[in-house]
Amino acid sequence: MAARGSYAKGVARREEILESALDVIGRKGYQNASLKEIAEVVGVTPAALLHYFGSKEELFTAVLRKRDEHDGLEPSVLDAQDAVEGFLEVIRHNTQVPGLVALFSRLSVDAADPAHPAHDYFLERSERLRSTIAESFSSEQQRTTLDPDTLARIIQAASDGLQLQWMIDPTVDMPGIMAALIDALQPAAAKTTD
Amino acid sequence: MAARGSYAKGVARREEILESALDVIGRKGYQNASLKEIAEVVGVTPAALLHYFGSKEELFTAVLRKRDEHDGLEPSVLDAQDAVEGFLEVIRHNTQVPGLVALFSRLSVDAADPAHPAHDYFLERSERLRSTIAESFSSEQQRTTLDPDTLARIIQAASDGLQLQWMIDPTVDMPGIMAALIDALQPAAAKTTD
DNA sequence: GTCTATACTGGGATAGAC
DNA sequence: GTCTATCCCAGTATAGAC
Repeated sequence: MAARGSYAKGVARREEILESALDVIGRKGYQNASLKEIAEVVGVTPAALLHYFGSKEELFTAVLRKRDEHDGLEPSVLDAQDAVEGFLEVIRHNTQVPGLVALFSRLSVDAADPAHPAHDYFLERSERLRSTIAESFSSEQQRTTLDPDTLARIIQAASDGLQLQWMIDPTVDMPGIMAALIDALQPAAAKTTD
Repeated sequence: MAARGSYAKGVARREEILESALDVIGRKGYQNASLKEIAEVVGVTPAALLHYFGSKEELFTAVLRKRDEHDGLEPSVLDAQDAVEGFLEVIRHNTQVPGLVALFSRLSVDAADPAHPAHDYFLERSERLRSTIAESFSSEQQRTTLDPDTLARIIQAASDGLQLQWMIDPTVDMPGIMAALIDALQPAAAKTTD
């Protein structure tokens, strides 16, 4: 049903646009990443971008989706022997890509509007993330007084909130503070390998 | 040095603009709150707004500053018998003013740019807030394994992050989850009135 | 000091030519 | 299917009227 001759070029262009968008965001920050500038990197006009993605917001939503694919949270968290360590690894990695963190935070706010193209994306992603957290963490530490969903919401909230603090003051130690929180949430025993 | 006759009108206008900005943000959301629309509510031209505030971003920063004055965090937290209860009360109150929460969150992100007029505002406000938290909470619960500053950063992060979750899904119980977090962070004893 | 009129820039989006 | 030409609206800077 797909992949008829002329589709190939379009698919390639699409990828190229997403890469370029990421590039520009990384260099100039999200706020100054205009369609014009991204289009220049690709070598086309702004309208060409809107031909593939309906709007600027949809384009940036696609960037986030792509990020979730190739360096996504879920795999890292799940594949790691230690779920907590995998989660911290993701946070450490985010330190290296400030542009993406800014994009993510910005869209988190804008997507509050149900009409925003990223609204559903955030709803679904958050729920997936939280159920992953709830499963992973509860198996490690049964002793917490918090029910799994509340625990998951807290971890997610702290993680998102720390990103805000870190963006304004990059000296903030995101991984360290998250580790301290998780540690503090484990009342008694640490690791019983039983 | 101030308050010569003709100042009165200007001061009043300034207040009027801030009120109108809040009004428009509340009704149309932050993203769609244009200078034009705010100006129309006041009954002037957009240029008039820029006469009082240098730019749109400065105007919105002023809105936040005004909020901090008359329904600010610090007094509530400090005056309350129970510091934790005062803090939760503020969060409960925020549930009633979604426009302000959206504005705050949006500027939190935009202010990451050191050139943004709200950059210093957030740096200072955050530090003040955290030292308040650090003092209040440590006096109540000495037993936590967390040092006061880390504890304060966590509380602040969780609070900000919960707002993001709540904006996308208003059924999220911000006060309840924050209470659960604070409770979980108190390992053993609850309140020793000693 | 307060403000309108006006014009300029740059953004995202649309219609329609290739 | 691709992109140029165009449009509209945002925020802003300036000049000068009250």
